[in-house]
Amino acid sequence: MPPRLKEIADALNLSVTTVSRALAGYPDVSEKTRQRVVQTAREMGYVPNVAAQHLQRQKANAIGFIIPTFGPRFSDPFFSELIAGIGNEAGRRGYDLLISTVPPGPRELETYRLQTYSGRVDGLVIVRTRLNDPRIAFLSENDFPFVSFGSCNQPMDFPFVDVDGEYGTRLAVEHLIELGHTRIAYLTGPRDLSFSIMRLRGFVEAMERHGVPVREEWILEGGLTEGDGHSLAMQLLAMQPRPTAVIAANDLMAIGVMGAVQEKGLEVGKDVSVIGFDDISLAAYSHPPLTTVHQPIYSIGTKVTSMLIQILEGNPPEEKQIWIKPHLVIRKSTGKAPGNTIERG
Amino acid sequence: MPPRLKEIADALNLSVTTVSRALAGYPDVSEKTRQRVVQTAREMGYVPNVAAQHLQRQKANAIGFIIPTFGPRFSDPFFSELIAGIGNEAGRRGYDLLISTVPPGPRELETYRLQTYSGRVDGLVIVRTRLNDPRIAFLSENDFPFVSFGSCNQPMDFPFVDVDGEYGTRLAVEHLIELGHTRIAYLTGPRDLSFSIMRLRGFVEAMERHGVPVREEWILEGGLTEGDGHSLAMQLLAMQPRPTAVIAANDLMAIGVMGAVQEKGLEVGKDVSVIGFDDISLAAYSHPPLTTVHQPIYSIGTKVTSMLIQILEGNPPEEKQIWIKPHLVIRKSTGKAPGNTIERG
DNA sequence: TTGAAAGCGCTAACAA
DNA sequence: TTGTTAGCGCTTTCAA
Repeated sequence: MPPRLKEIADALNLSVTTVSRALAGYPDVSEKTRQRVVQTAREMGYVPNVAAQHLQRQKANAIGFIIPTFGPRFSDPFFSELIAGIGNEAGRRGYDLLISTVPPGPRELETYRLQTYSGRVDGLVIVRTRLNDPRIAFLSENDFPFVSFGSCNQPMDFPFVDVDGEYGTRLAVEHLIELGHTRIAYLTGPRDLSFSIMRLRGFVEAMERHGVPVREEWILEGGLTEGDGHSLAMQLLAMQPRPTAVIAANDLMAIGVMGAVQEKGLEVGKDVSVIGFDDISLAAYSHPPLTTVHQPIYSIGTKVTSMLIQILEGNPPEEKQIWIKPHLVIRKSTGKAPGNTIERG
Repeated sequence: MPPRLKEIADALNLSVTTVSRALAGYPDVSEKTRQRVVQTAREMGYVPNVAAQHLQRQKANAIGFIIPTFGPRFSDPFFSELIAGIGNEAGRRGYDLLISTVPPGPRELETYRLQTYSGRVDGLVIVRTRLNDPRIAFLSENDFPFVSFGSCNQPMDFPFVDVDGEYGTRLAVEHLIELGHTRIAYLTGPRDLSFSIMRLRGFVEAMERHGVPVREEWILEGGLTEGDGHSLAMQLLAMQPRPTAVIAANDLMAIGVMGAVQEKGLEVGKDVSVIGFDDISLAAYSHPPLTTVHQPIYSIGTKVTSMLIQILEGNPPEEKQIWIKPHLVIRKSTGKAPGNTIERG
């Protein structure tokens, strides 16, 4: 057991008050006393009891991040990178990071209510915002500090960092059009997620702007996993005619698409071009390496966190709503549209 | 602001004590009072202040997980799945999960010291154990509850869950030998990590047992990332003669290896067979799908967590050291050894 | 420059 | 069955 303030005080024949102030660096402690206290505290291995500080200061010195887990197999490199960003920035600034997991649904708000009302955390980072996000409504109404990765449709003026998915997807479409593709399919994520809709809108608008017809039957929805990408691509490839290019809402789905294309005996980047979104580190090492829209996941994590902490410490950032322009990373999964359009299998 | 016990007590003309006991379900409260209290608490939206509970009970009701981050690009599906397992189990049992990040190195123990002495968490989950792990020594000496994913060389009798990596790697070797391979390379992870050494030992022993020569120059060490797998494979492929099969210490490296093989114009599963370890969900969707040693990451996360919580609650599990037998999942990245051994570039 | 005392919100021993 | 009281370890008035 580490020593408490009282023990340091006793050892030095001082009061707890003085020790506390000396350690906090208050100026109303004599330099000599301060040094003795600091010295002894170090020697005795003093570490403050956070629960007591927390209760007294009415501040947890912690932020929370609630992961929207879906299935038990939650194997998403996107999240590990985001957590690393959030965790490192929080740690750097002396905050703890509390992780909870709750699937979107009826029990979700209860989790948010507990997290906020219990005083466990001073602020929250939220992700995967939805078009009408009850979490944002709840937190805003209760004036609970939060920053989100992802904007939302509601007119509320909350702080967020978001990536311009419309623009990113447009880059993807235009890249394909330049390569001569006109039969382009799109695999969207769940339609209640803001970023899904934004990317999908970017797809439709870019197609229309370039006069390329959008076929409804080539827009399929899935759950952002490799498995979904794979099975949706199987559906696409069975169609007559079939698309010569597929844009997926994220890299994981795109990887699933590539697998399906190859299973069908087709060549990615030649028979079918594939583009993802995220640029997880695996994208560079898939086969073929995946052309994808890059978003800086790690630094979004640090950015969101530092914005939140700034708010918590009373100096809110000047820019409260930050839009990041993604860029396209062209690798080998995209290539010229096949001239010959004879359908196979 | 949610109400405090005092406000509920005032509203009902009861003492704080009675309200507290009623809510805690103590039997020495009349049924009628209990109901009134519970009812009013719900109506007023009462949520206990965890800092006060924490201070009073001397228990944080939280467990900590310290992620060994290496670089900023910490994009590892293994960890997101493990965190999901830990987080879900902790949440299910009413514990918070606190995540910290610290790279292995000089500052590491200080982080552990702060986490333990500050009372933030009641116990820790640790991973990536090392042969002589200072963290385990520190926690054991201080009698701080922890469970690790990974055993270690030290004779200490601490609780852990581990996967028999020696056995797993043997399965990989034997699979390759059955396919006729004799020129097998091995890419190991950092040699201070227990699991790296265990898997490497499994490789060497299995090779020797089957009378297949182990070449030192074909055992290369890397940092468990795709990038390392890729560059090490490039070195291997430049050798004369070169191996016909590569076993990597984890899936991420194996994926990097496959990329390198393909860049060289060789075919994975034909010219060069590749085996990984972990069976992250991507392994099934890589191209070709990766033959790998499966370990149940998610359920290891839940297992480790439930063991820890059992210890915290005073009923330690009977089995304190759990070994899991992994199994080989054969996909398409392995195939018969090429009959023809003419070397290329 | 230092110390005494109160209180953050809760639980628990003890008394009534 | 309920209430009084003390105290978890810290910070912060206020007084000396």
